[in-house]
Amino acid sequence: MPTAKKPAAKETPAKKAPQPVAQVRGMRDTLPEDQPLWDAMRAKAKELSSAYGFERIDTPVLEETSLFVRGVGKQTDVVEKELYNFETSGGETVSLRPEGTAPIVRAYIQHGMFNQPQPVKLWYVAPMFRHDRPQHGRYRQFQQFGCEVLGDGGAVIDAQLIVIGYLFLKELGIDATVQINSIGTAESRANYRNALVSYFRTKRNRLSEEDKKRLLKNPLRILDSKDPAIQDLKAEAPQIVDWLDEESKTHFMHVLEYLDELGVPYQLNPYLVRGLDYYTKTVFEFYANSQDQELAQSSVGGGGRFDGLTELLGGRPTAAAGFAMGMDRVFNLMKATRTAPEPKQSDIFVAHLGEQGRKRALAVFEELRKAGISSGEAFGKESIKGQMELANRRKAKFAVIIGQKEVLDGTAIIRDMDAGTQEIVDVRKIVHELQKKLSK
RNA sequence: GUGGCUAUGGUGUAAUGGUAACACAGCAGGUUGUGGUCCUGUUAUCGUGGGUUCGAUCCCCACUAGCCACCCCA
Repeated sequence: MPTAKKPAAKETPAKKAPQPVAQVRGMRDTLPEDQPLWDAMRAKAKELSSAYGFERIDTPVLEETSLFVRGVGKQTDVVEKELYNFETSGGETVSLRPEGTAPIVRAYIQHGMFNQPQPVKLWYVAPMFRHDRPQHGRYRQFQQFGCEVLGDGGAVIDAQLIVIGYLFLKELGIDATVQINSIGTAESRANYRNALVSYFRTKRNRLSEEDKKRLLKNPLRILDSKDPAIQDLKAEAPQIVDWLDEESKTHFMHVLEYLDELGVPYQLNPYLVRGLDYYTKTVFEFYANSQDQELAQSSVGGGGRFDGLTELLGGRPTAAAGFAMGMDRVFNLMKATRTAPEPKQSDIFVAHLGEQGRKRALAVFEELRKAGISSGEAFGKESIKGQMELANRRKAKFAVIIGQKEVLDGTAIIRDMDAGTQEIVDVRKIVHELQKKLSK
C-alpha cells in the first residue's frame, strides 16, 4: 500500500489537507480582471436598448416547469434533455430558466401589459441555465442579453431587433454576419414539414442514424445536417420559401427591405431553423466572422418572431418578436481579440507608520475620499517598506506618508513617486495640496 | 447525451519507473521611518481513487474536470 508507506518515508506526520471544494460542472467565475469587459457589454446593452425605447425587466431564475414545456416545446432538446428541473420541498415542479422569452411572455400576461400602449418593449441581461455538456463557449449557466417586443406584428420590428443585435456586436468590436430565414406561420410550416418528411422518407436509406432520428423528431433539422453524403439531397429537397403563405412571404420581403435600408448585411439561409418551438415567420442568427475557426463556429445570438407564444401560454393573441445574445460567447470573442485594459489605478497612496500614524492616515484617507480623490491604502500592513512597494506597483503618482513625527508636527509627507522627491506639508492643507499637484 | 484528446505549484512550462526543474506571480528577509534594480529564503504528498511493481508523477483501469468534434444552442 503506497499510502501506508509514504507517511513512514516522510518523517513529518502529514496533516491530511481536506480536498478543496470543486466548482459545479459547467459553471464559471468572472474574476476581477474580466469585469471591465463585462461592464462594457452590460453598458452597451443598456445604451442600445434604451436608445430603441426598451425598458428593463427582471424575471426570476425559477419558473414553473410547465412554462417551458408549453412555451419552448416538450420535444425540444432544451426542454427534453437540458432543463434543470426539480421538485421543491413544497411539492412544486420548477425549473431554472433555460431561456428568457417564455418568462417575459408570462410576465406580460400576468401583469396585464396588454393594457399598456402597444408594443411593449422589454430588455434584460440575465443568467440562463442549460444542462448541456460544457465546452468552450458553452456553459451550464450563461448570461443572455435579450430584447423582446410584444404587441406588434410589423416587419419593422423584426428589422429593428436585428439592427440592435448587429450594432451590439459591432460596437463591441465584433464583426458579425446575420443569417436570416422565414419559417412561416404554424400552418404553413406544418405543411412544409409534411412535404419534407415525405421527400426524405423516399431517401431514407441514405440518411445517417442521426438524420433518421431527426426525420421523426424534428424533420426541419435535417436541412441543418452536416453529413456530406446528403448535401445533394438537401439541395433538391422542398424549399421552405415555396411553402410560405402569402402573408409570411410579404412580411419576410419587408424585413429584408428594411434591413437593406438600414445597411445591415445579411445572408439568406433557407436551412436556418431554430430549436425552440415558438418561432414563427422571421428567424435569424448572428455569427461572428472570426479568423479563429473555433470561435467562428457557433452563433453568438439569435432570435425571431413568436406570434403564437402568448396565446399558447394562456394570453390573448399577441404578435411578438425578440432576440437573445450569448454574452459569454461575446465575452470570449472580445477577450480573444482585445488586450485587457490595465486595472484602474488611483493616483494617491496613503501610507502610515506606527499606531498614531495609522490613526491619522485613516482620517486623511477619509478626507481624500470625501473630496473625490480616490486613493490606495494598506492599513493592515505594518512595514512602511511593504506599503511603498504597493504604492509603486499600483503606479501611484504621489504617496502621502504619515508617521509618529508627522502626527506630532501636524504635517504629512507628500512623495512624488516618479521624481523620488518629497515635501512636508501642513496636514490640514493636504487635500488642497494634492489637488494642486494632480491638476498639473 | 455520443465519440476523441488532455490533466505537473497561483499562472505558463520541463524532465523522469527511484517522490520533481525553470520563468513569472506571491509571501518573508537583506540591521527597527520609505518603492521601482539586485540578492537570499519560502510556496507542488505531480486532478481523485484503485491496480501492476521492491518502488509510480511517469505503465494500466475507473472516476472527475477541461478541451475538440457531433448533438444542440447563446
